[in-house]
Amino acid sequence: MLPPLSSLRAFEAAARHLSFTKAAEELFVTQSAVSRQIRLLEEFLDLQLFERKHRAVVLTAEGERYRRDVTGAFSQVDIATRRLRRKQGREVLNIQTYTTFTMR
Amino acid sequence: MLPPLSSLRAFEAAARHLSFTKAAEELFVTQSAVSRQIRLLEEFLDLQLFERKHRAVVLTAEGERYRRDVTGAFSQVDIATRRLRRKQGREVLNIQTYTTFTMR
DNA sequence: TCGGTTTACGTCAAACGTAAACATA
DNA sequence: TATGTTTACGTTTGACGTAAACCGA
Repeated sequence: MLPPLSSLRAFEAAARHLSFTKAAEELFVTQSAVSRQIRLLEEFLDLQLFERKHRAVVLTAEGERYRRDVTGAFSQVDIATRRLRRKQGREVLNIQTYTTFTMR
Repeated sequence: MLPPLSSLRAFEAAARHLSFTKAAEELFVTQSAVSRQIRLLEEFLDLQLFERKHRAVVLTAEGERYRRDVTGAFSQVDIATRRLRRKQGREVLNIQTYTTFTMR
């Protein structure tokens, strides 16, 4: 009984920020995308996770509980992945080429 | 540092079954799809999760560790979702209509 | 009006299925 | 040969961005 996983990710970020806009920035998508992902999750669960206030969203009681569980699960995956991952996120991009080409 | 989530799901199922074919059946996709999802995850992690044997796959040591963590995380989401979900997976589809229409 | 969320619509890429290739008991 | 995995290729569809609408302080 797993929900759409991408919507779960949007929810987790939005619940942390209590803002779709901030969540969108974190996820490098538009706030529109976050809005739809969360609506999708709410439809899947058939309940509201957020109350929409004016210029703000707040978690419902059910949303708050779900957030705790989801954040825990994601954190577990995150830790396991960091521990395992061999390809450390390099900041540097190495480019090899011929000097003749480089000179142009 | 989260991996592609859909590939994580394929991995979890394949690790449980120790078979891409069985995992595919569980996920209602083709075994080809599972194969590619797992390759994607292995590329993301830059390590092998399975050793490919003839007509079988076995988890590497790293794969085994990862499986435990991932299964735990998924299980946590699963439980939280079941607990919360209002729309219980009904087997029955209720259709309302006017009797005049029904009679046709 | 202003700042955040929602929605309509067209686009794109990730994920898919089919089918063929591959590998080994 | 038979069974499970991999790969090539074309297609589908879920997720997206843009932009407009909406909504209440």
